[in-house]
Amino acid sequence: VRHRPLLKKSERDVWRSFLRLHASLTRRLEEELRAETGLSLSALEVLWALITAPDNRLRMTEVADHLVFTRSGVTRLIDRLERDGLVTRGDVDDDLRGRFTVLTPLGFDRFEDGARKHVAALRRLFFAEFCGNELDELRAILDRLERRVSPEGTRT
Amino acid sequence: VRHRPLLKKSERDVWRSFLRLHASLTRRLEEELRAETGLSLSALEVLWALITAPDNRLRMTEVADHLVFTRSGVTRLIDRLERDGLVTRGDVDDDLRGRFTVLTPLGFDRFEDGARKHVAALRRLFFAEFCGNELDELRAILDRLERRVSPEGTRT
DNA sequence: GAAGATTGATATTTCAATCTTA
DNA sequence: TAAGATTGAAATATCAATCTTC
Repeated sequence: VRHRPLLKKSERDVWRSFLRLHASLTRRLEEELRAETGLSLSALEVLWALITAPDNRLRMTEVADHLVFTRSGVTRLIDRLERDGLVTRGDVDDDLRGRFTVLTPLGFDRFEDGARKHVAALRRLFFAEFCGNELDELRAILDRLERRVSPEGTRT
Repeated sequence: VRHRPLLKKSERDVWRSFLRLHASLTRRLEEELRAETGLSLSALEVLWALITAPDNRLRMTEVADHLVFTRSGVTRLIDRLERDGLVTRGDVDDDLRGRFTVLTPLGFDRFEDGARKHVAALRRLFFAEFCGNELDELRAILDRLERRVSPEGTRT
């Protein structure tokens, strides 16, 4: 049987390019980072969130807001980081329901190392290819699309 | 502790926008498609590959080439589609190692329905936001980046 | 009752064997 | 020995409870 196409070929191509690029890019970056430092991209994202946070500490909810993740995913991600000694958990003073996560010295070192390598790969695979004002063009498009998809505030 | 940034803020922003956009877009599309038809985006991709294939049939390897997936992921994805009656498997005539997958009538109907809804959502969330020659700008950027990340041929 | 966080069950991905045929 | 496909085990993601405190 056949099917009457619903998108123009050129539209389909752009959409598939977008999906493919994201897939191969994150796969490459994840592979390289894992091989060189043992960290996953998600782990690096958490560590980055902690590095930029006051006192290098965040509540679970805040960590979640920095990520692309679901709530429960965060709990388990932090579990792994804690098991590996990169972060520690503690109770929040004025809210007994809350827990926070702090970076350990080891976590800081691993982040510095991982971030350097990750950024190098990112420059090589992503930023190096832009010329002229393409980066700005892309920024404009991404911003507009993002507002469309997540109208309110799906945080950082 | 603090950390000396390795990327300019503007660069970080573009990269994070790209990741966030992909995450929210695929999440929204997947949710809507699942709610309305019970299909996953991956399932729809397989069905699309079969629709466009001669005789609506493909070998496992060929299915894999159409997807963003790993080999073993394909086996299990097809398992689920077969369980739901959307495809069937059979032996390849001239190569006893090979297996092929064919679309069933039910699979065709579910694809038509799913594709219509998926494309509507895609237009609304993605294509609707482009103006002027932005789609072409994006295409140019994506193509160049893709060639950089997957130099040889990581297929369609 | 709602918010913050965790847990158990389940679905999906990924990796390294495995098994059969080329 | 390599190609095609599957399988088992382990890692990770997702969903619906659950438990505690607000």
